[in-house]
Amino acid sequence: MNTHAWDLSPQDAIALQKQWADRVVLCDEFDEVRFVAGVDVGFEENNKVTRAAIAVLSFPSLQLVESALVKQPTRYPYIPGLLSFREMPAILAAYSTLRTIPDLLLCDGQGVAHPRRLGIASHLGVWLDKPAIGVGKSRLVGQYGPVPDVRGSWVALVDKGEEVGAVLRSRQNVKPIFISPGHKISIDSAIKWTMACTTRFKLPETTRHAHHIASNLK
DNA sequence: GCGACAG
DNA sequence: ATCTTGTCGC
Repeated sequence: MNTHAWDLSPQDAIALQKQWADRVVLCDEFDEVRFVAGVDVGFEENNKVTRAAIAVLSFPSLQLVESALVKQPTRYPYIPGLLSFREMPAILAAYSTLRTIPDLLLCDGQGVAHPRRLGIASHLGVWLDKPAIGVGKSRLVGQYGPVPDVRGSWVALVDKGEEVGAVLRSRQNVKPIFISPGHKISIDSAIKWTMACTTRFKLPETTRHAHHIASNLK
């Protein structure tokens, strides 16, 4: 069988996460944002095939300007806390085909709201040295209180006494989403930029486009 | 040992 | 993530 740089034992993967977590930058390190990208991954054939999609949108108009889709064999199982080892190879392959380089990434999943502070948004952000935000539909770690049912309101997500992100009401009457910095962005800015990419739906337009592309539908 | 657990 | 139609509510 062929080996792969991403084929790490869970133990080694965890060790790598602990080391890379130190490289995550939690303050804003970017200027003008002209393009924002949504990253999403889907599976088919009973998880045998991984589909990674990236949608690049103009900002602030949020119009789709470019999209990428890559399919490749799945080679790592889903293990909570090790998601990036399963999805990043395909994501990087898709990213490498882009002609329009985005200034900010919004990834499905968590950023530093992760057991070892290196969720997929952080891993990807550090790898690409690009500002990134983790946008999750559910919680991996952290505690939080009631989120006011008013669009834009949010409460802190705290893990082990550390503020790692926010639970954001991106839309009224809908379950909130879990925002956390991936890389080169603060929690406050992550919330701000996520809202700036969100129109009338629960998820940011970036994520919605990427999800649509990664989906098999047409 | 038991329960939790992104996609 | 994925299997899947209609249906209830703002």
